[in-house]
Amino acid sequence: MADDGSAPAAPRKRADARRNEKTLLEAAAAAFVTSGVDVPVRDIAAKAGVGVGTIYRHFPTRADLIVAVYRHQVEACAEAGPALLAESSSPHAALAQWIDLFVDFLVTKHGLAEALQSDDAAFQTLHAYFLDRLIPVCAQLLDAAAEAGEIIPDLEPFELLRGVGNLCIGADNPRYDARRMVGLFIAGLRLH
Amino acid sequence: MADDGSAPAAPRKRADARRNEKTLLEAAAAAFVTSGVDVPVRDIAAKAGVGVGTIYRHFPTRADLIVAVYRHQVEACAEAGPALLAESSSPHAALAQWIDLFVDFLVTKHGLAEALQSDDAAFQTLHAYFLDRLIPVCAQLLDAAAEAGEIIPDLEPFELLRGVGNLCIGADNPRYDARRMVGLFIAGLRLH
DNA sequence: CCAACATACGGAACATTGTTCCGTTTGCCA
DNA sequence: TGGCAAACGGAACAATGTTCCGTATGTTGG
Repeated sequence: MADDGSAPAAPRKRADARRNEKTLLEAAAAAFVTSGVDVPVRDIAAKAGVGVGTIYRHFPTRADLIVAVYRHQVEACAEAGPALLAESSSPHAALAQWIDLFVDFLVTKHGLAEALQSDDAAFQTLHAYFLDRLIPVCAQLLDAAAEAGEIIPDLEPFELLRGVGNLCIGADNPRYDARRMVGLFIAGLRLH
Repeated sequence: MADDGSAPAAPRKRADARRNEKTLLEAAAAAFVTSGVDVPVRDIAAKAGVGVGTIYRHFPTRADLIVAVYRHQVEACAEAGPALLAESSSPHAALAQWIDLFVDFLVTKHGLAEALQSDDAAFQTLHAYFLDRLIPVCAQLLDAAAEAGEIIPDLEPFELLRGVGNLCIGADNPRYDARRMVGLFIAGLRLH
């Protein structure tokens, strides 16, 4: 398909650059698991055996690195939306199940929920990616449930995602059951 | 051990120390308003016209300073609990109104909601104070509503406060209505 | 009122972490 | 293989929290 249409025709990176990018991704993924997404840049660099400059060259902001590491899982979550809507008994059930997927994803990534709503400029990309990818899906589920008269109308997908994301913060505290809180929140959407 | 009783018998601080503590409190309160509770220590010191050492001497951690600044308001919120319970038409209404007070307090303090659930050791004191002061009040309201059969049983006050606090994060974003989200959350507590 | 001492102060110095920049190395292609 | 652009490494710089100690000052006994 040519590839040199509107795309800037990526001139194929050098072999060492490609290798380092992969190494970095793996090192970052491992570091995120053990130390959360706030792990110091130097630690990731050390684990990957590269200099910090190399990280910044490949991933200008922390958000770029986080997005790269979790892209697959976010895509999977996004794609599950329409499927759930088709399978489930009711739009509200589909919405609840989809939110469950989202929550399961968030609570297993130490520090991600916090980063998701940080207003730090470095997380701009993270915001943009999650929102671009998930808002349309969320909107579809929300619209379906609203049209079926199962939930309140006029709830913005952005607000729902943000609220759910917020509720997932601190999910590693054994005294705080984020999944349950989100469940209550979703229950509050119902019309009585 | 003498030490005269259980009270440590404060030996009355020096005049300049008392003066600085007051100045610091005022400077911090002003700085919190304009730059949030994460304002750099140096900025507070500069605004108060003292050295950073003086801040650390009076308020060893940022949490101590935050608690000192907001103590009155937290007390007022705590004391409003029983009053609301006595006045309101139903325990659930009282709970909702009390939560509204709490939310109003939180959303007007830039960065406080975030700080409230940070697991940073420096915020230990903040956690402890809010929890010690508000959990009993919340528990009373929760118990009353549960006994009246208005809400689900077995909800820990800690979880409710944490959930509400979480929902208040990012309340300065015009696209996110924290009050409304909390309202939905509280609605989700009801038995149907 | 003065001297002496404990208290409190100021801010330099150090630690941590993010970010930039440039001299050096290395892959790639002619 | 020679040369050049790409990529690298890590020193250097910036922002902030935190500690420490020489200095200044309030307080008190005489």
